[in-house]
Amino acid sequence: MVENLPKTYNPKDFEDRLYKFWKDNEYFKAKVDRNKKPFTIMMPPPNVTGNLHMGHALNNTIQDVLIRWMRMEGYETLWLPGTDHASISTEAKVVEKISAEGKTKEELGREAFIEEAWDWTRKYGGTIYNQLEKLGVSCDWSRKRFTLDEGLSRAVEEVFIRLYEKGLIYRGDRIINWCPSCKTAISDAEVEHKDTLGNIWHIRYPIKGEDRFITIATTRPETMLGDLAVAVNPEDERYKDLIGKTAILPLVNREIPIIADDYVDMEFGTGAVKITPSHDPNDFEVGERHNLGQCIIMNEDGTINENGGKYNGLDRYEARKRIVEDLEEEGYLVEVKDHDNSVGHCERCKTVVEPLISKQWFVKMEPLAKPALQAYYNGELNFIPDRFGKIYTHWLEGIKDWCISRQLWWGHRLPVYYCEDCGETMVSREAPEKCTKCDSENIYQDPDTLDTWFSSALWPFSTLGWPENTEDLQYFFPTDVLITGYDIIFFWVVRMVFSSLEQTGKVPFKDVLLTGLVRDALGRKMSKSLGNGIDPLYVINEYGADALRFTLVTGNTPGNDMRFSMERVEANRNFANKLWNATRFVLMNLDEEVAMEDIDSELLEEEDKWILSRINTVIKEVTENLEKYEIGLAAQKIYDFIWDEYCDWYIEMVKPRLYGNNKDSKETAEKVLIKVLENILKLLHPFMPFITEEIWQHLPQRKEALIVSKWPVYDEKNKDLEAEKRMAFIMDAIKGIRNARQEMNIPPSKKATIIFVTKDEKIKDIIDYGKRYFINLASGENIIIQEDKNNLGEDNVSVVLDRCEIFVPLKDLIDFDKEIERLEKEKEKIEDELKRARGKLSNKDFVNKAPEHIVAKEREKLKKYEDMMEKVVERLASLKSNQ
RNA sequence: GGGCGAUUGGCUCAGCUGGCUAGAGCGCCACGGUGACAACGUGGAGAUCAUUGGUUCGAGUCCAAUAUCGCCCACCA
Repeated sequence: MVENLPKTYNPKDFEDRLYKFWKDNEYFKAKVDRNKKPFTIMMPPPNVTGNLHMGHALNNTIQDVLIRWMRMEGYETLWLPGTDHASISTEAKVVEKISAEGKTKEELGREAFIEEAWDWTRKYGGTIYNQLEKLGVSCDWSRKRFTLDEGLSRAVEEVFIRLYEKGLIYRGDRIINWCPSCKTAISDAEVEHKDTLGNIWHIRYPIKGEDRFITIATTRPETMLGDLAVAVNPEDERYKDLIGKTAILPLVNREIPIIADDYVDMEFGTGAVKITPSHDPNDFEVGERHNLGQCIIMNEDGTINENGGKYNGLDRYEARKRIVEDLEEEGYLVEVKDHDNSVGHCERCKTVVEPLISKQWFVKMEPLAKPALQAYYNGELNFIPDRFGKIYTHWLEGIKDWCISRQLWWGHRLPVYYCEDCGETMVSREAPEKCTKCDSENIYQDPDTLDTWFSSALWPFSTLGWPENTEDLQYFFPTDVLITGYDIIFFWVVRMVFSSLEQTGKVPFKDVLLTGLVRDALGRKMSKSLGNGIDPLYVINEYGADALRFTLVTGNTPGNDMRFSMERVEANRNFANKLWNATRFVLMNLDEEVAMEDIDSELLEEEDKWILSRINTVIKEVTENLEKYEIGLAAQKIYDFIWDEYCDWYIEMVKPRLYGNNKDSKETAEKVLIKVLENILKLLHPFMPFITEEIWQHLPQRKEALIVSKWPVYDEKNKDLEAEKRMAFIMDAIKGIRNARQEMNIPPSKKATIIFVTKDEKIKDIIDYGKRYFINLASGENIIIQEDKNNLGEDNVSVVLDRCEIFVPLKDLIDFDKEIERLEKEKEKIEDELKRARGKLSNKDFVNKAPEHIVAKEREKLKKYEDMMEKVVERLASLKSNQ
């Protein structure tokens, strides 16, 4: 006996301790080591003030699985953690805080506000790191980064300037999405479209100097205040004579031209469209084509401005209401219809966004998108699952310029300066002393900051020291795989790819492994408002990090949403407990000295050869699964192996040897037990790092930590198909006997003779060899092998196997009707199989066209079932005749 | 309007390049306090793999269509 483990698995006893142990020993720390191959993952940076939710837990677990596995494979692994400043969301939180103190952002002033935001960041910024540690993430904390760090900020500035100098960043008046609540422009990607049942209003505009009207249709009547034309299709017979005439804008009494433009769809609405160039992207284009000019009617908070005449100061929806009322009153409203409309909402605050013209900074996307598309088509960039590649390319193909300026204070300020006097724009690393054009010293910096995603787009290389050509950058970049949710492909993945290609010439990662959403047990999205979110920390506290991790990693496939239920966590906790107790069993039967000795292959028993062959196969399969990112499958295989094969079969088979007094046999069993256990721990470690390390530390003479031990390697010479076959027979026989006995309600305590009837020499050998299996696992009293059924009598339960029949004499305990019924059922099953096999084999096409080994397998099956059938029929006849 | 995903025992899901006698966990039924584990063991019941066609020697797996649910994209006022 080696060392005591506590009787039940209690993760709280060791998880924190082990995490500290790993950290203190710097196992997570990556070093540039030219003798090793690097393996790099950049952790998607959570919001700096955020809390760990199930989504984080899921993708960080997957990352940790891969990192731990590759570390054991001998790679120099870097998993770089960090956080994102999340400008819009952090700013909103800080605004909320100071408004609770009765102050506005403006009152506070920019500098003081940013100081507040830093305070906030310092206060809440560490939380998520601590939470991640609880999960067991083995990332290199010494390299943690924050998007507002000096280095990363420099990278942001550098990229901005380079893109500007290349003409890929420009400033211009465009229709952008304006969030009246966040009071900033947002990019197209940040707009969520929701189908909403609204109205469409038909409004007639009088024609100047005539007693006629032209009727337009609109879903946003308030924007009419900014109308600068009415457009019709040039081919539209209904309106041909109106083209070139002038309409009078009701309520406003502005004279606006009636123009012809292909954009107008004759089929839709009335075929006449009001044109509001400042408040609609299509109208904007029409306006450009017809030189209509601009008329902005809205303030940044969504109220109508002074251009709205008497509606000045009203909120946009209040204005809509009044305008409709007024139109109706004055007889301009023709009709109101229900109308399904796709309405854009601010992704962050859910406010309806207002398209409006604004002077903003943009990244020209087309030249950047092309290489990013190419990378995918070339195969330099892969998505797992691949279907997301289509989403990626589709988005890039239709991409529009990226609005990157935000009217926020928390973030990277644009390195752009303007001359107050001549209006010159200067983009530079340092604030210019004076205007490069007119020498004026009246210079001010652009007040805007950059879209948060502008800095996260640089994450794979800015975190490694770019634009400096650091050692880290040379060694660890490009990274290997990105693990993230499919919901941020547009925001982040795409932008990292094109930014990296543009700045470094390299694709930032080879593979993108997409995770789905973690939903609640009912399939609903976990959300704050529903209150149905399950806190990963609660789960860890109740069941341990390993159980949580295992739950997240199994039972679903990449890119698919998963339902999270506590029942599954509990099941996985039970699995951990199972392993825990199996270990206790092994350790309490282990002699420390013996455990250190090599296995003498001459002394291996059948079950030893079998389990060694099996673990060998499992090593191969698990490794292959991991290589293909089939993480759930890999985990499942280890689970099954541990529970079914190692615990339920191997340990049970080996017990008599451990309790017996054959020294060689006993010691061999110990050695095999420990050897297989070691491999199990290694294979399971990436998934359940804590329990496996804890157990490992209890094994005899463990010099190194499991976390840095060597990943097991498949070894062809351990493969033993013969042993596997023989054990398969033994197990089938045991299962058959158990089944027959239980169906007959024979208590397990009732031991009985087991008689094997077979003429097959190989089978005789293995039964003879393995008597103890049957005695121990099939309630056997003594084992008899014979070639015929003489002297058997009828007081038996029987089991029909391939080339073997088993009889268990149980005088007075047999219910013959029941036994017949049981065998009839068995016969039916065999009949079905026979029918199937015969059907296949009588099909000439099958025999000729199917691969040889498939046909051979089918023939074997047929033979087996024929043999079994013969026996069942015979046995049934015999039973019936004796009734 | 386009695109994608899901549909497998009561529930939640696996099933990778077609060969499967369709698996697991939970739940259910029966038995079991045996010297790792009742967070357990043993046995069992329970599935025409959504429907319909097609390809193939062979389809849960590939193709097409349909249905239901879900998601994403899209400037039609």
